[in-house]
Amino acid sequence: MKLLHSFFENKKTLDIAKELIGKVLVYESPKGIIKGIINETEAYTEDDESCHAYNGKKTKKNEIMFKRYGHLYVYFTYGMYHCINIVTAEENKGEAVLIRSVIPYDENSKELMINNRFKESPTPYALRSVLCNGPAKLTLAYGFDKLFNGLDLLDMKSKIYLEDLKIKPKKIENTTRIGISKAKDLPWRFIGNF
DNA sequence: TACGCGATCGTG
DNA sequence: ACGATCGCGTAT
Repeated sequence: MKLLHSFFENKKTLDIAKELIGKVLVYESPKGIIKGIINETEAYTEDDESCHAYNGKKTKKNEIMFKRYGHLYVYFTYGMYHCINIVTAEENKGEAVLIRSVIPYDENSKELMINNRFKESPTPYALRSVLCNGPAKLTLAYGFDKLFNGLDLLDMKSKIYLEDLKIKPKKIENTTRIGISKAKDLPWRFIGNF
């Protein structure tokens, strides 16, 4: 079943980050349905120095973070890549969960992800590399870009949504977050073993 | 208007 | 371990 408002309501961002492990991110793309099991997330909260919305600072880049939970926040980074977050707090709070990795749910999803990532002839390295085990890789695999920024996954007619298919990780580890320079010590990264 | 940097990735 | 690559935010 689809995740609805009740999944987010009255929950802490940290708990949402943990509970998203094992949930399925679904995109009904023009070429077919892409599903991936979320297996790595990171939490970013309003009082966290490494959060784009730290100190409640709202800019054109991060304004979507201040929307109500369930919105998709897509940001551009390193001059080349996009990454996706799911907004987790009430309006004007500025918290989100970065989706860092998914596992293709089925062969059809895998096929579509390969097409999205390797339009040109793939190099040997690309073929060896895993399809969607990184925040920018999975965003490419789904075909998301800045045009998807601000979509509401809780809108009934949204083509992107979260689903609970009762997939439970064997274990969830938590570690410090990756690629940040501030608040490095917070163990706010969650990794599911399936 | 100028400049430094980044919630990354692929190659060597 | 390093270079690619460019929009954004902060400083001038």
